[in-house]
Parts: sequence; structure tokens; C-alpha cells
Amino acid sequence: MDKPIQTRALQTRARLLEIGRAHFTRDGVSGLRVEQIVAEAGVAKGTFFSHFGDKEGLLTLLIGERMTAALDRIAAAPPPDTPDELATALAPLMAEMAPDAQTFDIVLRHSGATGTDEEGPIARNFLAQVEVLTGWIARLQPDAVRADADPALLAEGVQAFMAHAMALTFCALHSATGIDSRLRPFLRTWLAPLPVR
Amino acid sequence: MDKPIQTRALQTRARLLEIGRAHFTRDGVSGLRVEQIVAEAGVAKGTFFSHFGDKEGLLTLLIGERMTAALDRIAAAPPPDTPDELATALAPLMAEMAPDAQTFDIVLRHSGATGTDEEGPIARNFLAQVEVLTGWIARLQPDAVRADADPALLAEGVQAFMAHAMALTFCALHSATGIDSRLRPFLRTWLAPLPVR
DNA sequence: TCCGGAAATTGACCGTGGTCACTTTCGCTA
DNA sequence: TAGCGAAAGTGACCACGGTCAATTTCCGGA
Repeated sequence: MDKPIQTRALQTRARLLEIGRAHFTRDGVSGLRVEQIVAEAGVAKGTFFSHFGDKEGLLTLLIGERMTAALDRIAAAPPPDTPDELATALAPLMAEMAPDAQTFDIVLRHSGATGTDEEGPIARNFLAQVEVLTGWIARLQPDAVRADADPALLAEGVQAFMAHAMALTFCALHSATGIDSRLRPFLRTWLAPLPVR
Repeated sequence: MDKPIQTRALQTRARLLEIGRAHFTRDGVSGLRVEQIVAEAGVAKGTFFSHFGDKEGLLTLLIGERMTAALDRIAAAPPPDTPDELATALAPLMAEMAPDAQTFDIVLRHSGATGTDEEGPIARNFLAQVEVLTGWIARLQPDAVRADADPALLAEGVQAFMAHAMALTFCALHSATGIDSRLRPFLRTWLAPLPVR
């Protein structure tokens, strides 16, 4: 209604975003200094914070961008036919969500915001993940997935196991094993139908 | 072998720990200032860091203490007979692990360290959790738990769902629902045997 | 009891995120 | 085009975690 944003502000914001993105792409979360960005953009520190609230505000946007791109790529590919394929398909997304512990912290902190008022790009991505996963699970053959549970619940469970696999990946320097191989056993048991008892 | 720790150092450490614990108990993670602790203890700042490495080093100890106490209490109580009871039994532990987002961050960051060289009290607690959970699951009646999966894997899965439930609890200010009720549907599906197909 | 080296402690100093009262710029109307 | 209210931007300032070369304290052997 009454919020005419001036082009000047949009340009400043775009410049900060671009410079931030460059640093983030090159050095990751840890290589991102507000003072550096601000200096390169030729604006004062306060300007940064009036645009993004805090450092994490910018990071949320940048991380969200990459997660969205990864999820789009995944959704465009042919859907998986088995739990194992599902784990493999998710690997690139997990790589974006948890390149390091700090990024993962931010991602997790915003994951819970799905459906609440405080909706950022990361929270939206989590919702989109559920949709993609639910679609995948719903179209799996009956011999590949259990039929006794709501696909949406199964999808959310997959997210929980993704987080678990990512958390394990850091400290484990013995991670010659890829992240998808950490996820696989859980998805097998979580999704696969039980043998008749 | 050759590391005689002087009583002076032990006393200093104990003092810092005690003061830190007092602040942590009263105000939580956010109410813990290194400078404040150091001032009250009457030592220099550097001393703190030579004892605990960094702020998180102290927090790890304090959080670990509380988690251990909670887990001990849980392990001493009669074991649950159903997935729902299991969720209820875990609620107090989850309350210690995630009173706020920052604490939860720290807990998660150390959860993956189980089994690696870097073993702190939190990582040890996670290992102990697995043992308790595995024991519980192994003694559940066949009609209450699936028999096609290794109890240890099921136990680790329970941890993953605990983390998921905790992550959801923060942003969700509409959390009239307790944390155990968030956990319950997952445990039902994760643990319960499937109907014969 | 004196001495040498190691353990423990010190505190000035730094980097970096974040704040806020103030100034500049913009867009609009008279 | 003068002027006014709001949006945008400024930069000195603060809080707080963390560092490290220098100093003090401790202890066992000569």
C-alpha cells in the first residue's frame, strides 16, 4: 500500500546481495564478513543491517537460493523407484544444506518455521521438499514402499533422517562414506514394506 | 604420565565451573557472559580460555551434566511398553536438550562426534541414549515393535526423530502441543509392526 | 635454601557483529 | 521551485568472544 521502495534502496540491496553471494560462493559461510561486504559495496555498516536485519538474514537468502536451485534440479530429474535411489537423489541437496556445521545450524534453525508467520526462503524450501518427497513416495510401487502410512508423514520422516545423516557427517572425519550411504539404511527401514509376519 | 595438574588450577577451574553453572541454571545459554564469570571468579579472561578452550567448551560441560542427569532419571524409571509411552518417557530429556535454539545447536553439533576422537560429555550422552533405547526396544513385546530391524538402528532412528521434534518446537509458537506429541506419530510408524499385507 | 623450568595466570589488545541518533536524499505537493 | 515528511544511509560507538607474549607461581632436585 504505502511502501514505495526507492530504486536507490533496491540498487544498494542488490549490490550487497551480489557481493555477499560472491564471497559466500567462494569461501562459504565462514568467509563472509559484513565489514568486507560493506566496504566493497561502498556503503556504511548500518545500511547492511537496515536491509537484512542481521548477518544471518543475508545468509538465509543465500543458502535458500542454493537449496532452491538444488531442489529444482532434483525435481526435474526422473523420480526414484526405490528407497536407495531416493537417498542417492537427495545427496546434492544435502550437500547444499550442510557444507559445514555453521550452515547446517542456520538451516536447521529455520526448518521449524514452516507454516508459521516467520517464513523465510529456507522454511519455504522445506515445504517444497515435503511436496516433492510426498509425490515421490506416493508414486512408488506397492512392493517398494509401505502402504500403511500417510505419504506426507513418510516424507517428513525422510527429512528427519536427512538431518540425522547430515549431523553425522561433520565430526565423522572417517567419512570416506558418502552422506547418502548414511541415509540409506534408515530410508530402507522407514519406507520399505515389512515382510509378512 | 607427566601431567601433574596443580591444585591451584583445579580450584580455579572448579570456581569457574560453579559460577558458570549458576548463571546457566538461572538464565540459560543466553545469560552466560565469559567476562561476567571471570569477574566473579576474580581471574583474568585468559584463564577461562586456558581451562575450557572456548565458551562452548564450558557450555558443553554444563549441558552434558543436565543431559546426563535427565537420562539417568529416565533409565531408572520403569521402561515403556509402547511407542507412545516411549515418546512420553523421552520428553524430560528433550526438554534439557532443547530449552532454546542455541542450546539445541550446541547439542546437535556434538551429537555427531560419537565414536570419534573428539568425545565430549554430550557425545557420550548420545551413546548412552542409544544403549538405553536399544534396551527398551529389545524388550518390547513382538506386538508392540517390528522385528525386522536391528534394535540399534531403530534406536538411532528414534534419536533422529527426537531431533526433528525438537527442531519443530522452537519456531512453532503455536506449540500448545507438547514436544512428546510431536514425536509420537513418528515413533508409532517407525517402531510399530506393519499390518500383514 | 636456592634455582631452573614447567604450569598457571595475566590483561592489554584485536576482530567482528550489531546499535542508534543524526544527516542526506528522495518524491511529492502547493 | 521551495519546502516538508519520510525513506535511505551514515559512522562513531559498544559488547563480547577470543589471542598471546609476558609474568607470576609452583615444585622437585642440587
